[in-house]
Amino acid sequence: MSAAPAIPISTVPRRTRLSSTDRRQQLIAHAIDLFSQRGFSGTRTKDIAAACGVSEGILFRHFATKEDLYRAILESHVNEAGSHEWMLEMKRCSAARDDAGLILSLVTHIIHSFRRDAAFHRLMLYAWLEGHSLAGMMEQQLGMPIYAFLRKYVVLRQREGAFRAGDPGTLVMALFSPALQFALNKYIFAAPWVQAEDEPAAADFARVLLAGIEAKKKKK
Amino acid sequence: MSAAPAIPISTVPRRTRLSSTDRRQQLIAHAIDLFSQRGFSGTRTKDIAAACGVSEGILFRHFATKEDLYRAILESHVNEAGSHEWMLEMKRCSAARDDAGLILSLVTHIIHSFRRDAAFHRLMLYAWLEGHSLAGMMEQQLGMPIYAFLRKYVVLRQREGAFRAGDPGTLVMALFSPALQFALNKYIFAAPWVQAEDEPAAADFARVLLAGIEAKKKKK
DNA sequence: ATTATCTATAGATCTATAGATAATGC
DNA sequence: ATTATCTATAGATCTATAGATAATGC
Repeated sequence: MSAAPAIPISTVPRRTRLSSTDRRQQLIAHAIDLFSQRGFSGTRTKDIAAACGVSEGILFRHFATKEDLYRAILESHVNEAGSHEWMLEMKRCSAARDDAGLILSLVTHIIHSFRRDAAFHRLMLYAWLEGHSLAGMMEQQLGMPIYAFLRKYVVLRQREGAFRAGDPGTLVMALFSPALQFALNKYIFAAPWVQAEDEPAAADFARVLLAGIEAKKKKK
Repeated sequence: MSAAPAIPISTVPRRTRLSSTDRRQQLIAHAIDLFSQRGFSGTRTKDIAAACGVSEGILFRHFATKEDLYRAILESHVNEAGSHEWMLEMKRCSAARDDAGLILSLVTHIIHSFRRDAAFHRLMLYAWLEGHSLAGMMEQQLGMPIYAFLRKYVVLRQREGAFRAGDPGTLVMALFSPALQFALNKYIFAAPWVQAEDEPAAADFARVLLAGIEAKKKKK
């Protein structure tokens, strides 16, 4: 530890004593930041504590183990998905057979989700790679309902003759992957060659995908 | 080179005394396996040595540091990209204005690349996330030429009136992302909901993307 | 009185090195 | 004679805990 001055300098920030819940939230917030950057095994509890300006002891008072802290992060995001109204919007489009609206909604929300909370998505990517069980659970609870809904819609529209033939699951993947890839490259990997703004890119994707998935028509 | 290591990756610890180059290759092979599963900071030099059935001292005799071993892996893959003939194939399609062939080639080779060498792609994903400088270099040397080529072709075909309007970079992303997403989910994350076989999926993607990117025509 | 916090440290890794030993090639 | 290998260990973390201290609320 760096030399501690015998006489505390007045500008030295005093250790504010937060309430238990406030400190806990602060620890989680900084843990998300660090875990998302370096993964679970690449992040040190010391660094998380330091980011909050407290000793490691404090961290372990709130979370018995490092693993517990990690779990707390994932669990804190399982419920507040915020995908509810998005789902409603897509269901409205579905009922109205508004293919263009549905696809644009899908594409737009994927990109927006990454823009809004890049750190969490980055953390989830790590959790996936590292094989954390809660990553699968998260996928199950958030991703699967949307996937299932889209798949059902594709099957329906195929029966109605509006969408081209092909494996529904594969077509759904074609629908969401450009936006996902765009968001990953732009917000997670910060790829320098991704220059496009979100809205124009979303519009481009939606146009291509709509034209691509529509059954061929002779009219017009 | 990625395929069929000359030295068997068997977990049986054999005390055979290998030549320096053989042992080095074996260490790299097992390091790929372990780094790809757990990332750089999640992998222990002890485990890599154990996988080869030797002591840690041996590992550090071949590679001065753990970081050096990691670099050796990435460097060993930079040159033997194997993307050369793929590039030639796409250029042939390009010259013949064979849009369907070009897109199918793109989609097929992406999926094939992941199927053939999932471990390395997994390792690269980790390297990207962990911010390893060589990941960017690899991207520069392998990904960028293909991206640049496709972008140029899209611009050309837009001028010729064959492809729809839109940001070329965005359209290129639309072209390669479904296959990439498919391969990632199937071969890296082993997502249970990805059921489709490679060839049918590639064909579905190619059809959708071709129809999606073609300029609208009134004829036919 | 309660409890958030710090300091100090135990115990367990983990990377890396030094020196001894044994297998190989000439 | 050369060199691949092992054993043993240094030195540096890293997670987690124990006990002392200080700020808060009643």
